[in-house]
Amino acid sequence: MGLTKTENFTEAQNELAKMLKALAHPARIAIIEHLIKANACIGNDLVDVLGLAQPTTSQHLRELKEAGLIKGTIEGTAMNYCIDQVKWKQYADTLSTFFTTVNFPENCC
Amino acid sequence: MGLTKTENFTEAQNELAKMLKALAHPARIAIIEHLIKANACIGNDLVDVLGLAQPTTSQHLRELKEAGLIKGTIEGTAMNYCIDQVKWKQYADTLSTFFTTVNFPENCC
DNA sequence: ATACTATATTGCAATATTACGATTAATAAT
DNA sequence: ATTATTAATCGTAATATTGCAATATAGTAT
Repeated sequence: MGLTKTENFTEAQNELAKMLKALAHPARIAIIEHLIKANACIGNDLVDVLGLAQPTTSQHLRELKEAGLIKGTIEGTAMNYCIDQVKWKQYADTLSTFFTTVNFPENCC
Repeated sequence: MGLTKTENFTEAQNELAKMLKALAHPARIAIIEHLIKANACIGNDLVDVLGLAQPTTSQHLRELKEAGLIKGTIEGTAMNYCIDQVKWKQYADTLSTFFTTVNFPENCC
């Protein structure tokens, strides 16, 4: 089917899955890492950095934008993308919480 | 194409993307959360918890197992799944590093 | 107005993912 | 031995994702 049964799960579970999915591609990781290094970045640099075609790059940027992780401001004819600090911290918090609220039992396999 | 160009990216980027992908589905989040709450778990509980068919549940469990996040021991005719503590901490570390090594510039959009 | 540059969108092909019914394998119970 | 019970695997249908060529859009410069 290829279609996730979101109605079976809680809002929080769907939300977290969506967050992880937004980053679950090496190109999108590479974009984020490049933005971190560069402080800011016009989109066309990325085409070279990623080694993907321009439309593909644009598509990955859109997914990150839709996830709220990055935001872009128009700079003449170029685009100025950078990480959305607020959303980024929100991601960090949510994931940190998810990974640290585990109580490992002694008597387990 | 549907085929990721992994050769364009670093080992670390591909690895991180794969980690995130393993958890990027609400059913797999739900499985992990249930394992955390229950301490341990036989697989058939999960079919009810998730509301998905038994083969679908089994498939998600396999993906988590392949990612190394959970491990299962045979318990008679049932399966005893639990979180792999070592791998879990490794995930937590890697993600924490990724999210905290960001230096936000002042002069950005 | 025309040409140039940078990014977005569209359309499409190939592969991946999600889900389930049917079947299989392996142990447990009668 | 036969019959449950539990979980894995196979096969398949439907949808999603990835990637690119072609095109569109929008601003810049001449």
